[in-house]
Amino acid sequence: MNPQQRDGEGAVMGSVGPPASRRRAGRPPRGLLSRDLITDAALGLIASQGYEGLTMSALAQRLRVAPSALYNHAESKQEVLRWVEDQVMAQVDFSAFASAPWDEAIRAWAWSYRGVFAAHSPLISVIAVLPVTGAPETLAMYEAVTTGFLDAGWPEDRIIPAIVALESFIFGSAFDVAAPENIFESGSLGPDYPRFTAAVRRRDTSQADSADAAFAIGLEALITGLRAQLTS
Amino acid sequence: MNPQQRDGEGAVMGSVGPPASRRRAGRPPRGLLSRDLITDAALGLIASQGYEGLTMSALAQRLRVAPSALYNHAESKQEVLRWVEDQVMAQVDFSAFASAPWDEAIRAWAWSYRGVFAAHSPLISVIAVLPVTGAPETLAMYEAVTTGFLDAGWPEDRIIPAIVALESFIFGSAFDVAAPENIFESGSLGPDYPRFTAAVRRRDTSQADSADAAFAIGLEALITGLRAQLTS
DNA sequence: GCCACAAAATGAACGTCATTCATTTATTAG
DNA sequence: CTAATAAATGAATGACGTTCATTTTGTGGC
Repeated sequence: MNPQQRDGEGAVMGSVGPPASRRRAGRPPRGLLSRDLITDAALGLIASQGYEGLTMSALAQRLRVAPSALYNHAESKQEVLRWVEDQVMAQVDFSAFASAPWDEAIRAWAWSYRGVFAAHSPLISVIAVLPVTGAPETLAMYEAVTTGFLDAGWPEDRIIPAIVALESFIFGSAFDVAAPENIFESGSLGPDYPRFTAAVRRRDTSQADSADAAFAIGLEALITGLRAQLTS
Repeated sequence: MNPQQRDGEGAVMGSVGPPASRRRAGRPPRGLLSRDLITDAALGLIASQGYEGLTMSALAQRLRVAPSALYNHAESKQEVLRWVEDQVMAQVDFSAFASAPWDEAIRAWAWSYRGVFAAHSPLISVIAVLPVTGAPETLAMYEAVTTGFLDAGWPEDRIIPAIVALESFIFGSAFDVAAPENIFESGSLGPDYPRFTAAVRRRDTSQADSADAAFAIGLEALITGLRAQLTS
């Protein structure tokens, strides 16, 4: 799978191009690794191979380095994942809160948020439980969202629970994106559950993707339901 | 940790109590394993050690069997997990749909559902994407929920998206239960995000658990929002 | 009742993965 | 200049899921 980097022993001196000689042990003249380089390589690996492909060995190989070298910069794979998380969070677009009205901003933010984490669902279970301390991109997002709520006249004590509720729905929906379209096909057991089976068959097919349909419905319900709670 | 089962070689015949002799190779007179026994042992292991403790070795040890013996009954650890999943699903209480009005039934079901999966959050990412085919407990739940929607006058084509939206919210909220209370503490970065920090400090503390508060708010919003969509 | 075959156990591997450690080399601080 | 530190290699480790050869026992067909 990686036929490059054949052992250079016995090669004639002065060969053209990258000699691909094995680096000998010891500190190299210029550092080969850094937090940013590792994070970028991890994101590249995830993009091309998915999260199963993100191993310390693969990461090292992509950086042309021995796996153990990574541990001079990261304490563990967990730490690399935390770096990735903040970068992923930075991809969420919350710009609408600066200009659009509350409901439109929520809509734009939520769709973007769900889209980003649908492509990074293995992060959800970690990020949902991870303190925001030291995650500036994440904090920037929360600050913008909070500002949007305040501008819309929300009382301070109700904002965080509302954001948490929205996020919970977004995270749960992000999983759904990866689910197969036939996830509700009951198969041979169908006749035992006739009403459910019928409902699945008659499911609204006006949207191309059924996960999108459910997200749209739930998000609109949350928006109107949350707004209704304001005036009470 | 397990000082029992000392090698019985050379022990005097007729020793009292469980001799704890090592089982020799070969098919035993009566089968030691079955799908149900394995599933129960897995659930017990999860209850006492959590999901990190659920390894094939630990499972085998609990069943007093060699790890490889498990593979005569399960194709993989994944399959064991699927058995566990259906059992966990069976713990969700959906009885309210048989009697209570729609909104009350949704409330009771959703709180139960969230509680069950808060204790089994590692299953969420799997179950959210798993086809229901061959999971009778899961199908029974969906049938009851669908019936509740039908009885409340919902049109068939809107039921599945509504259920998916509710489930997404429930799954996302289940993660939240395990989150530390101080997850939003911004630490030294706080002054850079003043509005968010203030909102976190003023967050409603009338509920004992802040995850419960967010779940209550989101669930009520979804219920009223979904009902509002019905009359349109 | 015998016999071939399937089923179910053991125990010894294997491959992958994260991680640790001794060693080597280069940079940097005093 | 020299001691300390940083950053690389490569070998080793231990956990884990899984496979396989082997052994023993139950079972169905004659």
